[in-house]
Amino acid sequence: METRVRFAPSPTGPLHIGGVRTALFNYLFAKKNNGVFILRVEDTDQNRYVEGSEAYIQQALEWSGMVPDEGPANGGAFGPYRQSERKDLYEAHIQKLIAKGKAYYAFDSAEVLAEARKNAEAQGETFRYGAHNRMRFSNSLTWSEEKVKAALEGDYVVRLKVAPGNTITVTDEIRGTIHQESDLLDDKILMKADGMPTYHFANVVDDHLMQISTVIRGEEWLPSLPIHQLLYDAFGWNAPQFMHLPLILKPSGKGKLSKRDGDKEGFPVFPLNWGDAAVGFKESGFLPEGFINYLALLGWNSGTDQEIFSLKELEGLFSVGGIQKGGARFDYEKARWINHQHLGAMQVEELYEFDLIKEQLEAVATDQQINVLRVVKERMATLTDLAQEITWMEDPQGYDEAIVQKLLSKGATEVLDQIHALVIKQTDLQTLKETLMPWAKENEINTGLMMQSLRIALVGKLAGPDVFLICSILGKDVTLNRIAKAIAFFNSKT
RNA sequence: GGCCCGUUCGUCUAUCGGUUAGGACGCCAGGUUUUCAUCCUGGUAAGAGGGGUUCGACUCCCCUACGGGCUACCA
Repeated sequence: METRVRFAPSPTGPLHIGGVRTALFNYLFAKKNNGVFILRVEDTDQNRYVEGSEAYIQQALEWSGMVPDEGPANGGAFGPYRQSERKDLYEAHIQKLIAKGKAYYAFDSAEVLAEARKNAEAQGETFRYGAHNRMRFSNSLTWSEEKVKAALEGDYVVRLKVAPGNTITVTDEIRGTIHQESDLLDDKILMKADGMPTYHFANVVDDHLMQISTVIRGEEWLPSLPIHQLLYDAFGWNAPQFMHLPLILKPSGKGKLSKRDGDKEGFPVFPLNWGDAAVGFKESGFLPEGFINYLALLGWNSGTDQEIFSLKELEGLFSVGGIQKGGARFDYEKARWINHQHLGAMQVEELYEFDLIKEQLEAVATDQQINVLRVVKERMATLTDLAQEITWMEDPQGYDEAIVQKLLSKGATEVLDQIHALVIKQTDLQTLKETLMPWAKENEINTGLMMQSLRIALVGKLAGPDVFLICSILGKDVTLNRIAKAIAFFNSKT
């Protein structure tokens, strides 16, 4: 059988990285098995629908390198791929279930149900609408045919008729066999009063009609798997394979990763920016492959010591056996390290093509931009680190006082005076090192003193790339100017 | 509360009954770079607890604890 998997998000806002990870595992499983990766938009809740989220999802997948084979954007033989456009299909299928006696109409008002729920809770019990009490409610099981017919003109829902006294057995490819007593299950609502299906119903119908072979989704769906199994059984369909992925947890503390964690700790939780409301990995300077590589390692491992993978490599290596059962804590430091590895494997010329890089290089003369980038490339973990690594392009805003005092006591001013004179005579700053090092040796000037004085003069602090590299990029005029300024400052301190 | 799932270094993980319990991030130390970062080398650190099964359990079973999820006319 052909492998067909789907990623089925709801357009309720930007896609959380947990969703991206689910998409990734679906994508990798499809590629590994020469299968088809489908995007299906589950927009059955009109109240939670957020304009623009579908486009966001599509863009996030494309940026990550996971272009759906079928979906709302590019179509396919099993469309439509938006559930809101499949209402006729759900209507036809719910009629089949009703005709088979596997589902029934219910007319209970929200108030009645809320009341029943409250009473149950007061007795320390969970309210269930099921075999033990369904005959006490307003539905097509308790009402006469005429009454039902009349009521169908108004609001109604359709519920699944769960048979009591059974043990339902389901299989998760990652966790094995799971049993569930049907007595503990709800007569789940399948069709809502607004004519839209609920997740459970739409999901099963669509997965069947779209010939999905393997359902890969988050662990939060595991408790409803028995309901889904019952639906497949009710239709007389074979259920697909199921895999439930472990959740991504907060870096520390309790619970699953949320947007708040990112805001608080200063890291992205979404692939792309969502207006001003959410910060994306892309805009935070991550390479798509670095981002994807980290996500792949959250809940999966290759079984080898290798940790740095390209998307293509992952496609070939992915295995269900490598999927973890327990939740994985999000670790931004490791994500940065992985991105750093991918950055390191890139050519400067490639890196230079990124808009994020170009933006940060705007203040630098065009013919120097790539040289500057080359000098600081290995110091960056993310693309946005560039700005803080090239502050030495600007004149120093001040000098590290403690270092200046120390250098002063060793005669830094005199040394800088002489360096200044040497730089004036220097025609090519590329070879400044070949001038200064021998000079220092001949005149018995401590190399450390020379280097540190020069660095402080140029940058203001003891950090940054090689001093001579800085000089050659800065050029003769700027170098001389900064040295002169530093000498003036040093003199003012004595 | 009920139901379901889970539990190896601080974190991500390897181990599929017999290992000095391995790797990576982080952290610490040393080296390279007369700076910082990178890079290289080394170090630090783990089987939740209690019962079984077995010649032998991190590995299989049970209980407890802890963690997570679900418990909507949301997905």
